[in-house]
Amino acid sequence: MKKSTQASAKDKPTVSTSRRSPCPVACALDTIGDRWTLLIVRDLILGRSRFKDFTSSPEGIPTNILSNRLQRLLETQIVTHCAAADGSKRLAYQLTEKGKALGVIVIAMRDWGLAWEPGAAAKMSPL
Amino acid sequence: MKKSTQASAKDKPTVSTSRRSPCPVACALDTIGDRWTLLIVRDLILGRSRFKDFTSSPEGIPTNILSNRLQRLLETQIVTHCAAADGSKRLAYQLTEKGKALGVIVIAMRDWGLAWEPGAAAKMSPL
DNA sequence: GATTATCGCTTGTAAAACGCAAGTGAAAAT
DNA sequence: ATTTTCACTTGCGTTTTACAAGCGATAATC
Repeated sequence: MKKSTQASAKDKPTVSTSRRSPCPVACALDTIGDRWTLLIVRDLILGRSRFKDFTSSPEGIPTNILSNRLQRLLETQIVTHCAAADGSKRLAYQLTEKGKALGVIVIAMRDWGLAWEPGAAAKMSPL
Repeated sequence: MKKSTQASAKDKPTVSTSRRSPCPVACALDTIGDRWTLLIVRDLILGRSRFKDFTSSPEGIPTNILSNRLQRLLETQIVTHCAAADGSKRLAYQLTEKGKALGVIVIAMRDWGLAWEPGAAAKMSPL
């Protein structure tokens, strides 16, 4: 008993529901404003879909952080689970409509990075 | 002596010069990827220019964080000091070209927030 | 011109988040 | 059947954050 698919009381939310203000920019930053989340979205846009795909990106995200961010992205409905492309039982992730809508932000960041950050390489972003 | 305008050895950099990868998205996130920086940029776009202006924004940024982020923004040449509009001796801040170029990212976040974040209010963003 | 208030920070401290390494159980490959 | 890969979780030390208080310099007020 107590082993249902429902969220139990022990499941502490990984995303705080409180917003700092009603400003849409602040709301967006409350959800995606950290150093890792948009890199996962970038990978998803590039067609990567599995845990190990994200860990093998050049930035080297720690697995506990990745796990936490994927859960947040699920909670905020930016990604959903889906079947793996190779038909295996392992899970994969894909962007929802809400998640795909983040594409313009990622593109804007890519463009700004390319234009203003000296270390940025164009070949890294076939977006 | 030792009291020059140069950076002394004691001035520890508030911005790490190391990039996680050459990806322009990652480079952008290394510079502006946190929960506060783009809110300051938003305020600057809205015409606010002084320390107290930023502290009086509805999100209530802590003053030590604000101080740290302003210094980073100066170091990364996203903002510069300028004379206060009222002619007083107090300093003010303004966006550089590099900083103004962040406008499209802020706009993209506003649009996404408005479209997908329930709590976001349109009136908060006369951008 | 003396006092008071405001401004632009800095410092102290506790709590939270982060980053690294190691471990674990289920699935897949051999 | 054994080994390897995968997708995490756990522990733990370090860093960052948030909240409060303090402080010198400027500006306003009496």
